[in-house]
Amino acid sequence: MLVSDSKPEERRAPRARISDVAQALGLTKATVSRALNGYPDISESTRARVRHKAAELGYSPLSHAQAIRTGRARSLGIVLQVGDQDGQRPFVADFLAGLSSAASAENWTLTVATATTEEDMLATMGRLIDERKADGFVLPRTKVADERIRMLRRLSIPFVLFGRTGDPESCAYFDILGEDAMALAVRHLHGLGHRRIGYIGGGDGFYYSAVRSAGYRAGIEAVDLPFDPAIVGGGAYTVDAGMREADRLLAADEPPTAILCATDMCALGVCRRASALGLRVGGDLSVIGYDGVPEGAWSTPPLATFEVDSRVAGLHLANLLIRRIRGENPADLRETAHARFLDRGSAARPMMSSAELREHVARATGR
Amino acid sequence: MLVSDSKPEERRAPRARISDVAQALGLTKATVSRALNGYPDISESTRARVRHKAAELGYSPLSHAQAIRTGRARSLGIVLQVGDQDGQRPFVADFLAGLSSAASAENWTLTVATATTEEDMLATMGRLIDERKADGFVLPRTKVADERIRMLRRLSIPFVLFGRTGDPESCAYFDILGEDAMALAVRHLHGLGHRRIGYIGGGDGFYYSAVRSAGYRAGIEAVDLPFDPAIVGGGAYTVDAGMREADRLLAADEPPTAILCATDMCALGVCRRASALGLRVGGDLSVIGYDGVPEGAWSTPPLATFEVDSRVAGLHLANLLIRRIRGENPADLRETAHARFLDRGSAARPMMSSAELREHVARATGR
DNA sequence: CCTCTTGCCGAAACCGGTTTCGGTGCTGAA
DNA sequence: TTCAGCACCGAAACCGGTTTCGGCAAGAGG
Repeated sequence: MLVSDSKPEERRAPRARISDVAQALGLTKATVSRALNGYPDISESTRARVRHKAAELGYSPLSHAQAIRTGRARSLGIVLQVGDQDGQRPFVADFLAGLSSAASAENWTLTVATATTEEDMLATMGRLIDERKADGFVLPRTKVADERIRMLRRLSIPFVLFGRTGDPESCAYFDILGEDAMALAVRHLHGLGHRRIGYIGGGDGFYYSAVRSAGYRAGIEAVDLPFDPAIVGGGAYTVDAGMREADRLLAADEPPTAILCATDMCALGVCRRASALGLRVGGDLSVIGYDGVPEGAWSTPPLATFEVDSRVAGLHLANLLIRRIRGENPADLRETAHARFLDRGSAARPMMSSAELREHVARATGR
Repeated sequence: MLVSDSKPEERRAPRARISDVAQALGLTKATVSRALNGYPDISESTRARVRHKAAELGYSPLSHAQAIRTGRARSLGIVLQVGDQDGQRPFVADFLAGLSSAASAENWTLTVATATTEEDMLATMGRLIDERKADGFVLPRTKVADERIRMLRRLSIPFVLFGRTGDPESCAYFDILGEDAMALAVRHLHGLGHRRIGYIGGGDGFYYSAVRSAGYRAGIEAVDLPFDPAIVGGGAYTVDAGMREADRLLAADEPPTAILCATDMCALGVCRRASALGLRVGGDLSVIGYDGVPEGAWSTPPLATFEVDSRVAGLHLANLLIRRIRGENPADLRETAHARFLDRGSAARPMMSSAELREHVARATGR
């Protein structure tokens, strides 16, 4: 059953095993194991000797061998949702880089799987748990009511959220404060002179949608503008949906001179539709998105947006998850950060009043 | 040392172990193991009974437990290079999806790590090998002379290339035939009426650069155009480099009316520079790229390019690698596919002659 | 001086598999 | 009839760790 097409002369030095360390010190492997794992019934002097010798021999325990007894493989799990049209994909590499480098630093590894549907995701996670391939999970794209959280809670498997959720009980998380970004965006547009600022929300059910929407609302109130449902849309995280919602908002009696979007893909759809209607984006209509997708830098004009540092997010999440797996209290494992505003051409002073805009749109749509 | 914040009433059913299967059949676990692993000294009838009972109990071996004896963990390794400005990142998610789903189908898993430099990558792979976290590797972005291949060969660790390499001896691979794409692009441009077709190559040392460059050359010869070094550039896989090379090619005595690029990022740089010079891309100057990056769809006009199906590539590579690890001959594990041409606005009939173009550029650059 | 802790470590079982070795029972040839 | 040979399976060692249990010696307390 063994494949052996190796040239015999080329053989790497065999790994040091725990018994090698034990023998070199005249101890038993039991003592070495306990010394390295911080058991209290080992004297500090022997512990130091063991540590030193282990380093000298380049010994580190084989995670499989540990896992067979402990059930833990020093591995972080993540299941990526793929196949749907959300703008999160470009960041996956950076995100994984963050996770991976933080994991490597602690001598952990990263086990990655993908799923297309929610059931698929649950099944895949179940498989990884069952096979003990992952000791805990990073959960991106959290929902207000998230089945993954329910499942992991039930099985008491550690996890950490990239985002927040409706019932944060027992949840560790790292999140970017999208509410602050949206509020800042409203203030920015207001500062530019906009008085009709519309909003288009993101995917239904996702927690980020709820917070960004709340941030818009808080921003509107902060600058003393009325909240008008006629210029507020939602459920749009694709270009097509953005175009559709743009049509709806621009058809309002008092259309917005600026539209804030919960996602860049939606914002790009708004830009495209506005251009098609003969509106100059970043003049007749201002648009701000969120995510910092690379496409935004190539649309005309470039899209103002909020950039998220996915690598840093991955770093934080991996560290949080490792600490969670080691038993720390989830309430102590919560961190947040801010997105960085990229002030680009699509957001500028209004060059049309809402009334003029309405006229223009009416003419352009032939109504 | 054990964390136990689990509610005791919620306990998942324990996994079936090999001894459960053995006991249920009145056999020893040795027999069960050999039966499931295809040893010849087990009668077909017993083998069938074992298989059936294993399925009934939902038994499958724990890969760690196997790994401790066999050294193999049923895990595919991949180390992604991050941090440099290449346009491959958007596809990472799809690529991983392909790898992951093919691996899952065989009950394998995917261990992902990242590295920033080449030494970092070699060290990371070494760590994964040493820790037996990966039984083999997928190597993307292969170079003509690839250190990773040298290392894995020396250690006789199985691997499979996404791409090809200078010395394919003992290499299994999957690759997209970039040479065919480039040749097709030349023919396409020639068919549109272009007679001065320039070319800008990709990153030095990468094998894809060599094949795409050869494809351009073959295409040029096929349509009976002269190869002119004055309108051929190279080493450009970023926007900035694309802009720089565009300047150089357009400053030629007989500038190209169409520029073919080995990468989309380079092509986008060419487009940007051309626009800055007052040239209408997809009219005064045609541009074709390669990769199918999402940014291309948002530039003005949208970039004609070749799309690569990363998910399918991942599927093939995972299957090839698994077969390689199982001992199949690398020479039998070589597959190729074609990129799909996306005919978009940046490539069109020439609206200026080379001479006119030269005049225009001279005026625009003030020379 | 004797017992009782306490600190520290060794012996051995254990985790869940794989693999070596040896021993049946049966068949076929001498 | 006997014995070699083969097909098939059990017993036990093994992989590289962790954990339980118990034992020894030194120090504390009476």
